[in-house]
Amino acid sequence: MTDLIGKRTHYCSALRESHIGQEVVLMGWVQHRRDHGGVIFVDLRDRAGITQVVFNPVISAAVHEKAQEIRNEYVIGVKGKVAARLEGMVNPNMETGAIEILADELEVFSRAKTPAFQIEDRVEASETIRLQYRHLDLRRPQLKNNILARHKATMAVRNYLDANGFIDIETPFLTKSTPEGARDYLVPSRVNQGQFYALPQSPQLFKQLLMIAGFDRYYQIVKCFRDEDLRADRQPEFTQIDMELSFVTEEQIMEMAEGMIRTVFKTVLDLDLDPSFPRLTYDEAMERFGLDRPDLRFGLELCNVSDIVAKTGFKVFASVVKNNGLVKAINAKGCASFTRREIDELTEFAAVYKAKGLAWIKIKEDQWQSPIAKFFTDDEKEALRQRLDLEPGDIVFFVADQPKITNEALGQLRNELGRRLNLIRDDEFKFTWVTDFPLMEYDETEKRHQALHHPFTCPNKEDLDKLETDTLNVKSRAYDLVLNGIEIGGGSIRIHDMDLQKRIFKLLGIGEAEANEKFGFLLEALESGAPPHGGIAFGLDRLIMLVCKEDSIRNVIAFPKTQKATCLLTQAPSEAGLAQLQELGIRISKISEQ
RNA sequence: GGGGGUGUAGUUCAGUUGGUUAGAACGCUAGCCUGUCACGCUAGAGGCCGCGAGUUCGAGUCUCGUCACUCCCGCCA
Repeated sequence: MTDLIGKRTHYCSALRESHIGQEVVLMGWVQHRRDHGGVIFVDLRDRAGITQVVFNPVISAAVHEKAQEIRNEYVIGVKGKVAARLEGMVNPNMETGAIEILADELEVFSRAKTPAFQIEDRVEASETIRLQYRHLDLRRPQLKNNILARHKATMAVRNYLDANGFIDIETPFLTKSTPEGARDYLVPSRVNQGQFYALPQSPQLFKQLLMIAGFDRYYQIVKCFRDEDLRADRQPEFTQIDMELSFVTEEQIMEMAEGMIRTVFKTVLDLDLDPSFPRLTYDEAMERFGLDRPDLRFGLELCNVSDIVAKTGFKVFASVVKNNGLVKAINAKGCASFTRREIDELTEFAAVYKAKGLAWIKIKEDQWQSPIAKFFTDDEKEALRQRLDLEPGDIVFFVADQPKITNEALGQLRNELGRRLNLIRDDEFKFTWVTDFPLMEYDETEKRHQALHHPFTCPNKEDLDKLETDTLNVKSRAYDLVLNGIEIGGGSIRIHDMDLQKRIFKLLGIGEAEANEKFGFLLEALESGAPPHGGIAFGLDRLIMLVCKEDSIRNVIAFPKTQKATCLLTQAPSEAGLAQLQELGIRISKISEQ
């Protein structure tokens, strides 16, 4: 009798009072069944929304009888007339709450066992269960909406970049290992036994080659792979919006990227962002916020007090300054009421970032309450009062250590204070560019220079002379885009001159032989007519995470992995069969426990 | 590699100083109910207390180990 397949007329979000009287066919999953004995209500759900279906024996006794067997998550098709809800029965909480479908046909396409958890936002199943039944989890409005937002965002990106002359070009996944940076995922080669491809950490070199090939503007929304330990905002495979342009300045690249981000927010959230994102140099970001990814949604800026305490009686501070360290402070306005316990918690927090201690002073009406106040002279106190704008009711925190530790610990403490004091509005989006990064830093453990960005980043023109002589003070033409304290994108002008590229390799301790072996193809290309070029890559997952106000990228990825990089749905990774291993010429040696 | 948190019914959780029969809510099953929309009422089923050792007369509870999930440090241009 019933054969509804292929006859769907609407999604479950579509029907309104204007459709009353129309005959419609809906398909979907049973969100909920309410059996009143005489009449049965079913909330029918599809990707778009929910519509109430009524099975009334007055309309069709047979269909009402058939509806008895319906259970949650059954997949059904329903034909019927759109009707107005009865007087006083309108549900204002539903998009389609003014109408209902009076079913005169019902087809059960699939029965379903009771789901492991209920398909509702208010039911919080553990992440283990959710990942194990991801197909069910994805039915929940929260995840479904995140995935739909992600689609809208990538479409906005594609349209924007296409309109601006960018060409979508695919680059290989089976490629060559590049030693700089993260650990590679390796793929064994069957036809070349003992040899391995690496999955790309980013299409960096390929997009540079595409510029040299003359494509001028390239983009790709592309998976990248890094075999490193995971975090809430890090997955072993993640997606980048990757782009590269020829014959442009960093200004033009940043402008282009800003336009793209603005389009994404307009498309997904209907939000108009500030006309121009603020700029901070790396040095300024470190000075004021302690981190190269400052959260600009609140104040609490860091303040350098090294000069004031250089000769103080508090030996910890004085000796740090003497040893080229840094003493910085944050004035938490009006927080002198912090308890001993809260201060201890903050001290513990700072210790995570290697701060050896967290000094503090509570500013009272008549005195400074603090374990260290007694060491300061009146002049020092007055200087601190002015520098930090100290007023009664304030508490000020100090970290004294080598610059790297002072900045990191106090910068993280600033974020923690922002959270604790509820200074962060979660509907705000505060962007900032960070520019003028150092080109290189010194790796103490490996005793050599390392590229802060990557080895293909162009140094600032005016610093070229001191490349070898004053390496650590050379700035680069790199830029990061930071949103609410999270790095969402980064890029640079690249080196298009082979001689300069060779100089950089040399500084990084990459010998000529090694450079030729690993990057020979790039050097060769640089000799073949390389245009000046640069680009940027955005972490799509992180961007969508922020757009969707999630705190884990797992909630914006359809099938994410656990912290141990496993997939609870498919049980990947798993052991390979002997025959497969033999074909690959691989033997597994398990290290036995002692 | 290291530190913290969690693990008890299908799900989310409670579980007293170690004590005899491990509870609640939601979900599920059955029955009743013609206007619900977190429907209602009645009854019922459902437990390897993550796993393994140990201490003890006795362990969900204490100890050790282990596994899984998670947050963080290291790591991640």
